[in-house]
Amino acid sequence: MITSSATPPAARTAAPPSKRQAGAGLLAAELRVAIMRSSRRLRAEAASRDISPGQYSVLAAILHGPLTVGQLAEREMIQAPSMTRIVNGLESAGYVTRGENPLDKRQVLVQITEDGSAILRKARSRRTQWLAKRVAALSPEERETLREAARILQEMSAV
Amino acid sequence: MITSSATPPAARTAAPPSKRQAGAGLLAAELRVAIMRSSRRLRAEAASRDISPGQYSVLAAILHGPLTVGQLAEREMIQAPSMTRIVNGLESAGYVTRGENPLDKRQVLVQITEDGSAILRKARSRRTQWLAKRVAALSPEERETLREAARILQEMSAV
DNA sequence: TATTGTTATACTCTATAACTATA
DNA sequence: TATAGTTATAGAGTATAACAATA
Repeated sequence: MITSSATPPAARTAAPPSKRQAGAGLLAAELRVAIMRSSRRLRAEAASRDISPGQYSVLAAILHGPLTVGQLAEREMIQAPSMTRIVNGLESAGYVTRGENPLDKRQVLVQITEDGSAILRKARSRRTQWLAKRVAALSPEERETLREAARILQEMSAV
Repeated sequence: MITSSATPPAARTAAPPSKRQAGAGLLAAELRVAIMRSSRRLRAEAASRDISPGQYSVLAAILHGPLTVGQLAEREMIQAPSMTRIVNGLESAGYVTRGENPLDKRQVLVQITEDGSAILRKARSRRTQWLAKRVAALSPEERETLREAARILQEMSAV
């Protein structure tokens, strides 16, 4: 891996915009690979037979209160028909119920059930398990680095 | 997947060495959210009309030398027929060529073309662009944290 | 007339099973 | 017989378009 920050980017063009910019570009490339690879691994390790990734996201979203189909679709960045499909699956499994909004009868409020909460907790602990094992094997300094990195990444993704 | 974005601030300061295991579990949960959210954002921002994610991976894999269909399938963790499909798409677009292995005529060596290299470079810079902009806006300390975190994540995913 | 959600239909990417051509 | 790759077919998960109910 090319991680040595001491090495000047001589291989690049003779007049880079600035040393800071070039370093940021290199870091971005490394970081992208690290994030995409980790996410792929996490997704694979977390694979659950209980619920699909899409169903998981929906349950997590409505854990602290019901949302409409439209709100869920927007949140998951998918179209309404796709969300209807996901909700159908969750409803027939007994993990959510459809309710009416008395103030606007066009809307459908998707609410989590007790079974839904239980399956979410189960899936969540499974998803974290693989990572927790590896995190526990790190040094305290490495853990602190990851803790800080998690915060930075959250802020970057939120923008 | 949208857990409470309001991470309890108390949890960060109240992580004494005595609760090392519990801290690792909490960190794992935070880290998972950060990684999955970042990867989703990266995927969305990098979306290219030129080539699909699967095609991108294949081009990147054979950039420094041809590989067989079987090797590519194993590398991408998909079945051979799926890889045949991806290679078909790349071949008809002129981004790869199929070659024979003289030592074993059953095998098909997938080799990248000049056009394939060009489209890969283009897609790669696009994929990094969004992240590079945000990385450039960070402080030098934050960048160093991410650099170190990228290294740790790579090692964790490699195991 | 506009909006919310559903149904109908199609596309993409994946898988398994059966086939071919080599080994 | 076994292996590498392809073809045939099916199953998720997504999308757009058309529709019903409500605002």
